[in-house]
This record gives sequence, structure tokens and C-alpha cells, in this order.
Amino acid sequence: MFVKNAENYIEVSDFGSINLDITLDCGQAFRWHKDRDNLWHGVVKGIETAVECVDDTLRFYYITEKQFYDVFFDYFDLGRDYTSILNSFKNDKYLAEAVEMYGTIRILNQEPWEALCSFIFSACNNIPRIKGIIERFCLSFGEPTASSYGFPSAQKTASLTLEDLDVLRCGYRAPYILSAAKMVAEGEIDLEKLKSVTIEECEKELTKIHGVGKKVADCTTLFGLGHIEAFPVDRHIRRICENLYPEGLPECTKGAEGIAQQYMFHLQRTGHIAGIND
DNA sequence: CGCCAGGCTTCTA
DNA sequence: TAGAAGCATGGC
Repeated sequence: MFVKNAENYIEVSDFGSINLDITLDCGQAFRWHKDRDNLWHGVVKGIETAVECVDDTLRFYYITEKQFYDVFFDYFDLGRDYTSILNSFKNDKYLAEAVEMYGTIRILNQEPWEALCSFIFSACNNIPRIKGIIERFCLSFGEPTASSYGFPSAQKTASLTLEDLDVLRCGYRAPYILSAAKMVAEGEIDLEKLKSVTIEECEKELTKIHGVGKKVADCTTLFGLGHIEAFPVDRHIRRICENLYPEGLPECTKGAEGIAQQYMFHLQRTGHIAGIND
């Protein structure tokens, strides 16, 4: 990887590749939005940036080189060798097609609390509305950045009441958010610690939270705790598995099931597989 | 307008 | 232990 200071951005090259549009808008993170100049705006760990991809080179605006190394290198999973993982996916017909069509979809290493919270909001909900709820959540309770807001901390959230959350219009998920915040803020659940335990242990711990079942736990494990072998199964993934993989996941996904999951999710979502979407 | 959404808890048999 | 009901809200 090469990193250099350009005039008004940090330029990162030779890290492999990324399909930025899909990676930032495939339902794993909910706060990125693209402006008219194809620049993606987002806030990670309270740091605001805008990013674009030109010829396998990423350009980060508004941040320092140090902030890139401290935050965005890991967030965009730039230390992982996707080439070899995606090459092995080519042993499966459907994944091979998906990789061919979509290029490199990376797993975003989000903050554990943000991932947990986001996927509690996601339960039985559609992506546009999830985005709206999370945007209102940040706007109402997050720390302001230059032109946006950070994701509200678990501590801040734990200090809120159910009535405070009315502005989110998140329905029955509001009490789930509060109980999760309290458990995290009080240390009953140590999210950082879960980064270094098995995915089975992650699921066992996370499902102790009221409102967190297997699926939300697995999303948190994959998108917030760095476990790419986690494989969240929602209604879409269940359907695609029943149709394409009735005997189970192909062997070539072993150890990177979470990455395969993103390709499968995107296949289903965009209706790119004949026979799956009727 | 009606159907459905990256589910979960609770109730029932 | 498995299946259905109920849950708030709004995108399309």
C-alpha cells in the first residue's frame, strides 16, 4: 500500500481494489451518502471524511494522514488480502459470477456499538427507513462534527429515556436500544473483548441483550467485531441458501463466510440470479 | 391503498 | 421445540 499527501486529500493506492459504491451502499453500513460529484460522505469514530475511488486509488478528503492510519485503514479493511479470498470464491459458480459483476465488496469494520445499534434498528425494517432512523438518532444525540454528527455513544444513549427516543419513530425497537445501551455502558457486555473470542461466544453474549436474536448478533459480530467468518442469515440469505446451496455453503467460503454473505445479499437484493426472484 | 421490510419476544400446543 | 401472533412505522 502507498499513502501520500496530495493537495487536499490523502491518496491511498496499491491496496488491492474496492467497489466503493457497493461497499458503502450494500446494507452493511447506513450512514454514507453520495453527493452529485460521486463523493461519499461519512463519519467514522467521530471523524468526518469524504472519499472517492479513482482507478483503484482512494482519495480521502478532510482528514490527516494520521487519521487515515488510525481510523480509515482498518475501517475499509485495507489490510486484508481480498484477492486471494475472492479467487477462492471462483470455485463456486454463483460467487464467481458475483465477483465478476461486482468486483471487490469489502467488509467495513464499524465500531461495535454502532453496528449493534444499527442492526437492532434494522429488525423487520427496510433499508431506506433504517437509514432515516439512524440519521435522526445521530442528529438528535450525536456529537457534532464539521458538517454532520457522530454516532451517539452507548453511554449517551443509556442516559436517554423512551420519550427521548420518540423523535426517532423507530417503533418497538426503542426499548431494545435502551436496554442494549445500558448493558454496554455498565460493562455487562464488553464489546471490545468480543473481538478476540469465537463467533459462537459472540452470539451467546450478544443474544443476552433484549431485542438481539441470532441474526442481529451475527451482523454485529461480522460488521462490528471483525469476525469475517460470521454468517448472518436473514430472510434474503435464507431464501438464496435454500435455492442455491441446499446442501450448505460451498467449501471455498470457509473462513470468509461473511464476505460471501455480502455477495449473496447483493445478488438477491439486485435480483441478479435467475430463478431466485420469481 | 395494501403489502412488506437485513427479526424479536411472547404465547400456545 | 416448533409455529404463530403481535409488535410500530413507513417505503414503495
